[in-house]
Amino acid sequence: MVEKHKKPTLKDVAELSGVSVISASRVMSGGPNISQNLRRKVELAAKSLGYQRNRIAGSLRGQTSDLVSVILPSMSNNVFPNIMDGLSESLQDTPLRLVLGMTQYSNVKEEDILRDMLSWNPAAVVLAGLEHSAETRALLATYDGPIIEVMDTDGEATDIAVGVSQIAAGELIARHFTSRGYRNVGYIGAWGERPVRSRKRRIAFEAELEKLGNPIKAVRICEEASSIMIGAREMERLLAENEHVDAVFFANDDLALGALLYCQREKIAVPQDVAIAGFNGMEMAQMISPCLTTLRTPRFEMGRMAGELLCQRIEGTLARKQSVHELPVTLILGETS
Amino acid sequence: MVEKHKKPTLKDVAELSGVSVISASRVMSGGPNISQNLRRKVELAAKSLGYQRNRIAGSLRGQTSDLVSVILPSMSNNVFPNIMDGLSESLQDTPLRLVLGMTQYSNVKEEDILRDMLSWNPAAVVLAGLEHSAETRALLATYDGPIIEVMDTDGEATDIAVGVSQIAAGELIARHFTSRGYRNVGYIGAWGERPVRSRKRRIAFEAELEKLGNPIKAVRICEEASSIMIGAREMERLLAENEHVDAVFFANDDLALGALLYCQREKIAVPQDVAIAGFNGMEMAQMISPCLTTLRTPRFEMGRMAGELLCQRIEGTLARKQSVHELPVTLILGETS
DNA sequence: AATTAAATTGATAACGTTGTCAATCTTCGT
DNA sequence: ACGAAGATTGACAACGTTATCAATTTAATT
Repeated sequence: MVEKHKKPTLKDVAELSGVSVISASRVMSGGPNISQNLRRKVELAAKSLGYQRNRIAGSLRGQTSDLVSVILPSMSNNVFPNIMDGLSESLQDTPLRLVLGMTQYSNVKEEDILRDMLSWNPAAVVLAGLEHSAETRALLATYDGPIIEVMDTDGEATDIAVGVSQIAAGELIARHFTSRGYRNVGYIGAWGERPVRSRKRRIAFEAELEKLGNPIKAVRICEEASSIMIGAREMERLLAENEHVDAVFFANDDLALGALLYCQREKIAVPQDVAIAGFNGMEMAQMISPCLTTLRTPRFEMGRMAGELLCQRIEGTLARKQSVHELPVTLILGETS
Repeated sequence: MVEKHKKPTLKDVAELSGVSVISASRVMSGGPNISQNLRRKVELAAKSLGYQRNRIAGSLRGQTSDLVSVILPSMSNNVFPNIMDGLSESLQDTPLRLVLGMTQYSNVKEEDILRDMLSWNPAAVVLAGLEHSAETRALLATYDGPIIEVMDTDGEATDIAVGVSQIAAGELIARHFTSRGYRNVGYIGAWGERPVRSRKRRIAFEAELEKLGNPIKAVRICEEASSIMIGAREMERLLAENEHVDAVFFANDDLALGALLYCQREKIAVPQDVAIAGFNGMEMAQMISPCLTTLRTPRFEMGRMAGELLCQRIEGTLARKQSVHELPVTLILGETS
């Protein structure tokens, strides 16, 4: 590891190519209205000097950066990585770069991360969910660029929201269970219904069942975070207390898979004795036998659309007003219901 | 969305608090040797003005930024998200921020992303794997900060490598199969063995079997990307051509799970008729029945260690010389072998 | 050919913070 | 009380690019 020489600047490139610094800048930053002759001279000089742009300097002068702040709860399940992939794809032919901060679902962390992110003058901010602390909201109010909230459309968007309707999802599964003839319906959630969008979904699920004359019979919401193991345990408990339950909707696919494994171990026939439905539509859940009935959320598409919308805003081709973009949540009929 | 006023600068804070600009700067950036009196005055003024730091300006003057470039192939499987979580955790109490670029395993994309990332004067660069194009290597040679390569330790590190030994992994599973009495061993890979580390693992697997007097009997490596479905299909084909195969090692857990599902469907007893082992140690694979035998790679720990090492380098508490940090790959004995 | 319009290039200073050195103040030791 | 050492504060200019306006050149129109 040898010490590197002082990096060449545009001044060096300009001198070597015999043009002004600002002309060299225009060439290296892809500006318009450059003659072929001048462009070739500058590119040749830059290459021979090994010139690398200084985006920091450009961002200071230009008053904004090509950084997109992405503040998400975690990368530990497939929801947010899929969103990142979609975001990444829609930004790949732009100079924009994703700067990632993870909150672990903590409001205080979201505030700290957002405050720090704003100090980088980002071109856009992407956040998860529609519910934020007052401090987060105050910070967002000082920000002038596009704010994209992903995941949820059932509430007031700060600026642009891209997601699925938790209410529509809850209603969809309620109608599915009812139309399938299930009359003793249960629900299992975890982690005290954090984030709040899972509670929105459950409430809508219950309300729709009620409207269909098929009121919910059992609800279990534990405090531990979701996992396959928790799904199995909670299914065991719910069935122990409610032996007539014939269908259960789970807050996510991990829980549902855990329940399915529990039923397989206990020789409980699925869906004949009890039907199971999950939420998110994880790939794995579609491949096992019996494949899981689930509500699929279009996470990649969410990320991609978020990326497209923020680009349009940055380009000025999308109006600077609040908008909500709802993507459909899809019932994936499997073999568990 | 109302137009925001011009943002207050340190000059405004300094004027309001009656100190110099540089003193205000020292307070806001956490510098040492500030009297309590002056600090209180500055903090009060900053708060009343709603001052937000300008990290861009500081990075330009200071010649480096608190950005860490992270260049990974994708977020679509659980390997890299786990690494990101580990990285994120070790950096959470630092001012460092992760800037993410995704290559989709393309050398050209890695070069383009790296070139752009370097123009941000990052504090460190994190890359996946030890194999890079000549252009990527040339770009890294112009960079003076810490370079962390994660995933692999079987090759020449550019600077710091953190990962598992693919060779040790291949040898471990070869010994496992042999000690279990399997004498007709197969291997299934996908995507033409991209990235190259999966070929390293297979070659070591085969060599170790050879050394143990138990030469491999069947190898299938298809061109499609890994998935559960591909695993099932390739298992069907391998068994059709090699009906005596009694154990198969897979390039990853997705493939192994697909094979397991295929065997369950075809009433092939696992592990009695054929044993199955995967690679990566995905959580799901440990929870299903029968739970998968697999080699677990410590991805979260990889990310965390990478984060710790780059911090030490930045602080100057780690020597500026090449180093390789190997984490153990662990045989998770399940019910499939 | 002359005039107008569009394209191209350059001059100037701005962006907001902080590295560095010097000056001043405070504390400690004799 | 004085001198030395350490802590604190401020002055100055630097960092590298580009927003903006003007000047010059080139192309199009009459």
